[in-house]
Amino acid sequence: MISLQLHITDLLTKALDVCGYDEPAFVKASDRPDLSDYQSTVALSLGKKLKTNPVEIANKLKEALSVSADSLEIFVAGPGFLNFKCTDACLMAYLSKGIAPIKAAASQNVIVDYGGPNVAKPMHVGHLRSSIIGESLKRLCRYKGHVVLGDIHLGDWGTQMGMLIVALQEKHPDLPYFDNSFEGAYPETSPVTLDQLQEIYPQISSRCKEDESLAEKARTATYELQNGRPGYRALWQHFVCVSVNDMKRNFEHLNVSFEQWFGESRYQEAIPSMIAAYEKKGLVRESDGALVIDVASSTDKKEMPPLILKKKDGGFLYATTDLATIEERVHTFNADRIIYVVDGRQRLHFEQVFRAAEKVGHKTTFDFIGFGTMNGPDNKPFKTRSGGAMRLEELIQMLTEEAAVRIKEARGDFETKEDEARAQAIGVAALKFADLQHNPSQNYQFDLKKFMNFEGKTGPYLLYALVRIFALLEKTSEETIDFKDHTLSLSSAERILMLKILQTEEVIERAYQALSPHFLCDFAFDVAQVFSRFYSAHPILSEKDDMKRHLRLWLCTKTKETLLLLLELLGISCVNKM
RNA sequence: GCGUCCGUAGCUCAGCUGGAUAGAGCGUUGCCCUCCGGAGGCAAAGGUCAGAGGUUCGAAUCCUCUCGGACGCGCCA
Repeated sequence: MISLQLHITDLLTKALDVCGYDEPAFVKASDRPDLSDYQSTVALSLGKKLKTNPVEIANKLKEALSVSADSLEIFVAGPGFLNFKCTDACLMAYLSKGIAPIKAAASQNVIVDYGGPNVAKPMHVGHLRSSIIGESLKRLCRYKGHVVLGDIHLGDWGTQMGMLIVALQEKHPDLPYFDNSFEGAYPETSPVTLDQLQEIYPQISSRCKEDESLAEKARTATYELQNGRPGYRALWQHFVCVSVNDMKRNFEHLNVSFEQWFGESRYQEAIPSMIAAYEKKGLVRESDGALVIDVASSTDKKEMPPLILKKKDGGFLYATTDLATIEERVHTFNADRIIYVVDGRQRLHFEQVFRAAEKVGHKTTFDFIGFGTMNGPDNKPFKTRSGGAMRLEELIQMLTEEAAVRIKEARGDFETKEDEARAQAIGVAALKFADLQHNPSQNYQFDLKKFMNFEGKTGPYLLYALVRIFALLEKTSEETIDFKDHTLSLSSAERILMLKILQTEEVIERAYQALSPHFLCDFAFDVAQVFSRFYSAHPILSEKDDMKRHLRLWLCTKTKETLLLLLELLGISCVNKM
């Protein structure tokens, strides 16, 4: 769909040029739909700059515009607003052009780093935000014409691995993994299930906090694992494997997928040579026994601690791994841009990493999408009654059951297999939409009741609008005709729906610029709502006037295309029946 | 102490380079199925945009301060 906004912006840019004004044309959908469809405030800002009456400027621009803009009515209003009203024919002509993405000027190689679950830990509601937001950003960037890879960046390295090894050794000391003289092939199946791992981990973790000698054992095991002790390596492989299988199932439910299932472990080998290279370039200094890169700048208002590359005991940290990850992404994928979707509390850490990356000479653009914490109804970080985080699977199950109840209520029957799948899609739509509609950077309240709500501004509301359209289109075999050249006069509901749909590209652009899917949610809801009003205001299939009936069916098709696109970008699947 | 984010309707949240009359959902109250799916539509009530100054023709939006909340600040991830 060619953007109407872009078209008007072009016209205005030319008019500004003709009048000799040096000012970017700024056009947006009108705040006063009673007065106009689109508006611009350029005359106001120009008036300020040139100290002339904005109304005068607006009138000059209107004059210049009227030469080219024959399908637009232009008014000057108030202190100098330029108001644009499109003719009905103009709306139909634009809508008939169909959907086509407005691509970014240059295609880039982009990596979206999101998800980031840890091996051996269950996936809980805390993983929702990163996964869902990241998935949507990935789709948005792709839509804009970039080459995009999603990388899960697994937490598969660190002392928690040593802890698990120690804990398992306590339980099953006879396993061959612990026998250093063992030379045979290790078993192919894992000695532990994921459930067992998830049970062991919190126990050993809290015991290590209290028992220093146990913690020491875990550190030793970690050290040996990292230095390649074969039994530990084999065991670790099992841990990773059972965890990844579970994650894949969880992510599949959420309609989230990754091109790269790389973990922190992948980059460890490259770290020593990376540090050596940095040392050679003179970017590194020693501080209190540790090796650091200074990242502070003279313009900093705040304290900026140096990034620690190597601890005084010789170990590496998270930041080191992150730098090595950037190295690889730049060298193997030529990454132009890396988008991190992680907990907002890591802001400072990533700022250090980005500065260090810049200092070592990477030209990559970095974006930090730090999301806020998920709070309970008490506005404290969300916990279940037993004190833990709610399992993702459990949450999805609850929502699926709720949706199934609704289907039975609404339709009276339940096609077991198909409706099971539909119920899950509806439940997940509710979940994802409830999350994605919030500005990513802010904290938000996790309210189970709100997620269970399928009415109002929710995912199911969007699906419902689509299902109504599907049902309509299924009942007719009429060809949809093209309204490009028609001069039919539109009802208010029809007109509002058209204008809304025509805003799609500008909203997507805004969401992309801000890397904020919540703009898409807001808009998708708007479209569905405006459609629902149109739907209840007019008969469609039963309309006797052929022209009107065709027009309305055509609008249904356009609404369908728009909603499907938005859901696709949000990563929400739709259903054909509810 | 320094820094980051935030404070908008009873609740949860939008509000796009400063613009016209600050929006939505939930909740509350009332209405709408002889008509295509009522998970819907219509309407009402509900606001000192935390507070105080400032910049501006114009501020929820920009600046300063105060109050209130969340978070971060060298060898954890």
